[in-house]
Formats: sequence, C-alpha cells, structure tokens
Amino acid sequence: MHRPRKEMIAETRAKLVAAGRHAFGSVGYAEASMDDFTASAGLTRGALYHHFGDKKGLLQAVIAEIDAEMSARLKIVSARADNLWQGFVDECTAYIEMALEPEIQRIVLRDGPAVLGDPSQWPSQNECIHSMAESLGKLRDEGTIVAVDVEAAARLISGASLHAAQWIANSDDPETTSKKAVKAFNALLEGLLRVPVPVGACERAR
Amino acid sequence: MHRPRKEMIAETRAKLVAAGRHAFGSVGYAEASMDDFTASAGLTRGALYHHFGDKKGLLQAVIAEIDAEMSARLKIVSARADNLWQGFVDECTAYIEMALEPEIQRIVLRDGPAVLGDPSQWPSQNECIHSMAESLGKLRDEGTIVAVDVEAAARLISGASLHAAQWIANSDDPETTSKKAVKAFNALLEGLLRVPVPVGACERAR
DNA sequence: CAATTGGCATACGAGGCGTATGTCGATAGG
DNA sequence: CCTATCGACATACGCCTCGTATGCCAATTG
Repeated sequence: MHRPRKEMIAETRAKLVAAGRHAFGSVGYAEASMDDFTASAGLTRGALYHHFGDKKGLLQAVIAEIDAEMSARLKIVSARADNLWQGFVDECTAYIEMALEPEIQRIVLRDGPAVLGDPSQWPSQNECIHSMAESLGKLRDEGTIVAVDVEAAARLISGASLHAAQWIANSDDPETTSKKAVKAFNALLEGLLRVPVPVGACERAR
Repeated sequence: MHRPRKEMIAETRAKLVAAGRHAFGSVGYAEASMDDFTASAGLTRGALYHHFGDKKGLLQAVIAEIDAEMSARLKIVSARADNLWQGFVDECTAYIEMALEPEIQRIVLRDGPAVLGDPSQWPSQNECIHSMAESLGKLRDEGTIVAVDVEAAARLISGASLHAAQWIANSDDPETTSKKAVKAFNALLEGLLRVPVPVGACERAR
C-alpha cells in the first residue's frame, strides 16, 4: 500500500503552495520570508527547495494554480450567456472583477510579471487569455466581429481590463470610477463589432 | 560664490540617478546591488541614502525622470500631426514604440508597479497618461469621439498598448506580431469614433 | 576666523537566500 | 523477513544585501 506515502507528499506540496499563496498575496513576493511562511505550514525551506527548486519556482506553482482557477471561472461565465457576443462581454466583465481581487492583482498581475517576466512567455500559458481568444475566434467565424488576430485582440483587451481594474481598485470612489471605466471599455469593444454603420461609413470615406 | 557647491551636489544626484537607471534597466531592480552601482558612479551607498532615503526612493527618482522624457516625446508627436485624431493615433503608436524599449519596459512598466504599487497613485502622476487624456478631451469637445470619461479611456488605451508592447517585444517574430497588434489596436480605437470616420483613419486601420 | 551645517564615507548588525550535508522512514528485491 | 537504497525533508553554514549609526571633511556664514 503505497498510497499514504504519495498522499503525504502531495499534501506537503499543497501546504507549501497554500502558504506561499497566502504570504505572496498578503505581504507581496519580495517581503515574504521563506523561513516564515514555510514555518507557518509546519515545514522548513528544505521542503520548499526540494519540491520547487527556489522561491521563483514556488511562485510559478502558485500562479499556475490561480491561473487555472481564473480560467475555469471565465469558462463558466461565457458558457452561461444567451449568445456569443454577450458571453464575451460577460467574460471581459468577469475578468475585470477578478482583477479587482487583491490576491490576483498582487500575485498574478504585479509580482508575477516583475519576477517571472512577460506573462505571454509563462509555462502556465495564460489559460485565461487563451480562453478569451477562443471566444473571439468563434465570434469572428460567426461574422460578428471584424477580422483581427484573436490573440492580439485578447491581449489588448486583457491589458485594458487589467489597468482598469487597478485604477478602480485604488480609486477614492471605486463605484463611480468603475462606471466610467466600464463605459469607456464598452466603447472600445464596439470597435470590434462588424455593425453596418461604422463599416459603411469607413468604406464611403475612402 | 556658492555655485560650485550646488553644482557638485546636483551632479552627485544626477550620477546616482544615471547609475541606478542603468542598473535597473539592465539587470532589474531586485538584482541591482546598491553597493555595485553606486561604486560604478564613484560613490557609496551613503550618498544614495542621504539623497533618496532608500532604494525605492531612487527608483522613484529614476521613474520620474523617464516619465518626463516620455511625456515630452508624446507631446511632440501629437503636436506634429495634421488633425487631432491623427495626432492621437500617432501618440498611441509612439506610446507602443516607447513601451518596446527595454529600459522603459523593465523600469517603468514591470519593476515600477511591483515595487511602488499602482502607477495611478505615483507622485510622478503619470505625465504621459495625462497627456493622452488631454488629447482625448480635445477630440471629445470637437465631437470626433463619443462621450466617455477621457481619463478612463486613456488608462484603458495605455494598458492595451503596454500589453501589446510586451507581447511584441518577447515575440519570436516581432515584425508580424507588431502588425497583428496594431491592426487589432486600431479596430478597438474605432470604437471611440463617432461616425463618419475622418479621412485617413480607414487606410491606417487596414 | 571660528562655529556650524550638510554632503558623503565607513563600520556594524540583522536577516534572507542558496547550498551542502545529515537523518529517517518507506519501498523494493532477495 | 531482512537489508540496501532512495527520496522527503531538516539542519547548518557562508555569502550577500540592506538599513542605520557614526565619523570626517569641506564649505558656508556671521
């Protein structure tokens, strides 16, 4: 019976990830002492180095976990809508809302890029951006949006969402700031839509 | 004659900022040793702590310097165009191009937010975002764009530009990636436009 | 010309990180 | 059933970096 053994190991990994996630999320990556948060999990740095190589390795594992959760949430949101476009807009809104959560904002959106470099190069290949690109691909095939590179559009939108979220989160009056941001955001999104008026006007102008 | 004295002090400050800027830009904030780069300027950490308080203080000074340069460049670009909309589009393009520069990308866009927090709260109140918001305000008064909060729009656009730039910079084929990004970016920008589209905008979008 | 201020260097202590090494229990082969 | 090996994790050590306290020297000021 070699199950208990494997389970203990998995549990140790999980405890380290959880402790790291909490520490990174609350005090930030740079200020999180490995001695401290491994001890809070009843372990030492020895276990951390054994499983993750170094502090960066643990950060990667933490981010991969959060990224998977975000991706799952986005998929649920987009699948729930009546039509594809609405599903996509809901997905964007959900993305902004997730970016408002302190843990996600700090670990994935601030410390992550600073420590691990550009997110588009991460091993956990930004599941949630891929999810958005997928939705955009369907919309393009459907003819709802103009012909653009879906990954490019997804990245631009996620970038805009991210900044909007940070701006809102640190605002004096998050409520009204949020309204402003969402309105401007929707205006930008309409640029993607293949509606008669803008396109016709564009061609006539030529 | 108290000029030489003041000049020496200003020169020391400038040397520290320059050394820090170089170190932060090449190896990153976290990896930059204060002992090393102050020594490279012929000084010690004593001078740094005297003038800037701590490592973060120097980073702020470096970012303020870079931000001022960026703002000046953007103002020149937007003033050079034939009409306001064209000037704004040029400004956005220039912003993306600046975000491609490794020094700006690393110091202002990656390490800065991680160490100093959300850029919208910085003392150097993001001059360049303010510049973009100004341009947008004129466009709105002119009736060229729809009625949105200009600061919100400016932040969304800068966020999108920033991500686009990082994506391009780390791409295997920056040339074609750039084309994709710019096309998608222009599509989003058209969401801001009232119809009819000003002449010139269409060709650029295609 | 003396006193004081301020710019900057030196010296010291405290963590934090990474590595090398040790220990113990579990698994596997005979 | 017994033993050898391997892997999971802890402990111990040295290096580096940061922040502060202290000291020195030159320049300004009255």
